[in-house]
Amino acid sequence: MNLEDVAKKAGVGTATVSRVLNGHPAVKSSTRARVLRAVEELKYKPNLHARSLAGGRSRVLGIVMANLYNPFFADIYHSIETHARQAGYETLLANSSHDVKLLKAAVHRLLGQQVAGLGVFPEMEPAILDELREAQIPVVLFDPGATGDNFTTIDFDHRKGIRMLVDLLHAMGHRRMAYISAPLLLQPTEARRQEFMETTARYGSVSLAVTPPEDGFSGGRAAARELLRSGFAPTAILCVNDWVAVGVIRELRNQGLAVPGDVSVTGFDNITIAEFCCPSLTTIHIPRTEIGRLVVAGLVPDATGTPPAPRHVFLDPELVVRESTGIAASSAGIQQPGSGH
Amino acid sequence: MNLEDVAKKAGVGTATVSRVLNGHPAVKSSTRARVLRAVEELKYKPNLHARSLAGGRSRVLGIVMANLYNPFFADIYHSIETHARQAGYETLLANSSHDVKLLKAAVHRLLGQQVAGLGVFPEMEPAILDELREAQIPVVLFDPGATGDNFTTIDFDHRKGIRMLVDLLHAMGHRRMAYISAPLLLQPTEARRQEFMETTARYGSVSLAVTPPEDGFSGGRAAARELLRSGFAPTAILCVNDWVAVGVIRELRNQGLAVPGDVSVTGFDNITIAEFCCPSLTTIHIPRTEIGRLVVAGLVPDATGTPPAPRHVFLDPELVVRESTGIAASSAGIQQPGSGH
DNA sequence: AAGCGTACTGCAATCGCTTCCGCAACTGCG
DNA sequence: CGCAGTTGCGGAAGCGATTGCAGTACGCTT
Repeated sequence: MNLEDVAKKAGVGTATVSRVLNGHPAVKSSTRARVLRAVEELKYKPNLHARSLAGGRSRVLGIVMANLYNPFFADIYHSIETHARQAGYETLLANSSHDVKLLKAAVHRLLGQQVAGLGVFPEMEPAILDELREAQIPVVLFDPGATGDNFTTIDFDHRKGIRMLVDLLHAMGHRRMAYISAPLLLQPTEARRQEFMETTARYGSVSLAVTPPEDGFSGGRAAARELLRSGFAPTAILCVNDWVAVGVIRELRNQGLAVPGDVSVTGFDNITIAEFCCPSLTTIHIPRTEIGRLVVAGLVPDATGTPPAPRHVFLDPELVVRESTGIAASSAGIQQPGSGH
Repeated sequence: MNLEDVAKKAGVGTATVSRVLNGHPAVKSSTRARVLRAVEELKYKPNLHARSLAGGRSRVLGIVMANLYNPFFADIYHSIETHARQAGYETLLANSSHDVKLLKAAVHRLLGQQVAGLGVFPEMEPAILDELREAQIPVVLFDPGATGDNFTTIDFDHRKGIRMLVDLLHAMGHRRMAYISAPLLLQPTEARRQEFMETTARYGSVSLAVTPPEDGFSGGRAAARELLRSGFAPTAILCVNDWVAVGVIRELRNQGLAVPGDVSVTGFDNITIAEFCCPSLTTIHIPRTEIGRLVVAGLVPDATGTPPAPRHVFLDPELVVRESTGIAASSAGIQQPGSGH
C-alpha cells in the first residue's frame, strides 16, 4: 500500500499524489479530489520513514528525560509537548531512567531519527556532550557548565532556593534541622544538599543530612524512618523535593508527630500535589510551564528559519509558604542546645 | 555522513559496513575492527529512517495515552516501557489529550512509523478501530467492546469496584452519599457513575452525582466546593479516581470538615499517592504493573515469531481500606432521613 | 595440479517518498 | 493565428540503509 498504488488508482503520477498530500498548491482541484478519494478508499497511510528519508528535514523535537513518573518531569514534558504542538512540531520522548547507558542510547536514537532539535534533562557525560556539539542541531540542556555554539542552557539557582528555606526556618526559631537528600548525586540535588550544610553551618545550627534509598514517596518515608530512629530529633526537615517530602510527612504522622506542630517540613519544586496534600507544603517554586516554553523556544527556528541563538537562561527561585512549616517546637522529646548564633 | 563515507574511510563496501553494524557474523575480524574504527572516528550514526525503510520490520511498540500527567497513566507507561525493554523492544509514545482529532493523528503517526504493535488507552472511535483492524499488527485496547482478530482487549470490572466501595460505606452506616465524576464521559468513568447511582438506589440511600470542571486535584477541589455549597450534606463522597479524591479531601479540610470524622472519602485506581496522602485513601486497586506486562505480552511475538493470539483479559478489582473512610457521622449539620432499607 | 567448498566481500536492486526538471495544454495578447 | 507565459502533471533521480546474489581468494582433498 504505497504512493504508487494510490497514484494508479487515481490515474495520476506519484508526484501528483505526493503534492496533494503535502498541500502543494499547483494541483487542479478536480485532480486533488480524485487523489483524496483514492487515498480514502485505500486507507492509505504514508510511510513516515520514507517521507523523512526523502524529505530531509523533520519537524520533530527529541526530548530525553529521566523518570517520567516523577511529577515534576511529567509536568515539564507536558508543557514542552503543548508548546511544541503550537509551533507545529511533534515531540519524541526517550526515557533514560538515570542510567548512563540508556542515556547514551536515547540520545543516539533521537539523533538517528533526525530530530530537528534535542532537549536533554538528565545530567550529561562529556562524551555525549561532544557528540551533541558535532550534531548540527540546536540543543537545550540543564547542565549549566556545558558550552557549545548550538547549546542553550537553562539554569536554576538551587542554592538560593535552599537558602530561602533555611532563612525562613531559622526566622521561625528552628536551630536543629535535617536534610533528606536524593539517592543519586546529581548536580542540582548535590548543590541543594551542600547549600543546606553551608547555610546551617553559617547560622551555627545543628544539622544532619541523610540519603534515602530511592526517590519519591517511599524513599522519603524510609529516610524519615531512619532519621527518627537515629535519635537526632530535628525541629525541621528540608527535603530535596516535594515528592519525597510527602513521604516524609506521611512517616512523621505515622510516628505520631504533628506537622508542623512538632516538626516543620519543606519540599522543593512546587509540584501540583504540594498545594493539595495535608498539610500543604512550604516549598520553592520552579516554573515548569516556563521551562517547557523555553525548551521549545530554544529548539525551533523562528519564522525566517534561522535557528535560535544559543543563550543561558537563569531562573530564579520563589518561596511558597504553606502549612507544613511553623514556629519551632521546644524539642521533640530530646534535649537540645537551642542556642541562637 | 552516511554508510558510504564510512565504507570509503575503511576501504570496504557499504554492504560490509552494514553487516558489521548489524552484527552479521560473516565478516573477518580484522575487517570488522577496521570498520568499527572508521565508525568511531567519523562519529557515524546510522539514519534510522533509512534503516527501517530498507529493513522493513521494526522493534518498536507504539503507545497512545491521554494524559500522561495523570499518575495512573504515567505508571502504566512506565511499566510498559520497562517490560518492552526487557523484551528487546523500544517504545514510542503519543499523547492524545482526550481529543479525538489528536487521537486520530497519534494513531496515524504511529502506524506511519511502522510500529510492530500498538497499545491504545483512550476511548476509541469506530472509524479508528476499522483502520486498526486493517493494520497488520497486533493491537491492545482498553475498549472491551472492540473485536478484531488482531485485537487483545484488557477489561477491568469498574462496576464491581464501585459496588465494593458502596457496600463498605453502607456497612459503615452511610446513607447519604455523593459521587464526584469525571469531566469527560468516557466508558469506564461513566460505568462507575452509573453503578454508583444504581447501587445506592438499591440500598435506598440518598445520593447525588456532580461533575467537576476538570480532572485532577483542582477538579476535585472545585467539585467538592460546589457540592458543599449545594447544601446536600453527604456523610461519604466517592470519587471517580484517587487524583480528584485528593483534591476533594483538601477542600473538605479547608472548609473545616474532618476526614473521615465528618465525611468519608474514597478514590479509585490506588495510585501511589493514595497510600501517602493524609489521610491515606480507601480505594480500589487497579494493577498498573500487571497491565503494562499484559500490554507488552499482547504486542510482541513469542520466540518462534508467531504474533500473540488475541484474547480478552479481565482484571478484578481489589478493595484497599485505609484511613479516609470511617463510621458515618450523625449528619454534617443538616437534617437527614437516616433511614436504613 | 585440478577441483571444489568455504569464507568474505562488493555490486546493485530495493524500500516509499520528495522534488527537480521537462513537457503538454491552455491562456491571453498582439 | 502565432507566440510567450502560466499552470498542471509525470518521469526519474535521489535520500541512506539492507540484502540477495555473484565473485574472489584461499585451503583442502584427491
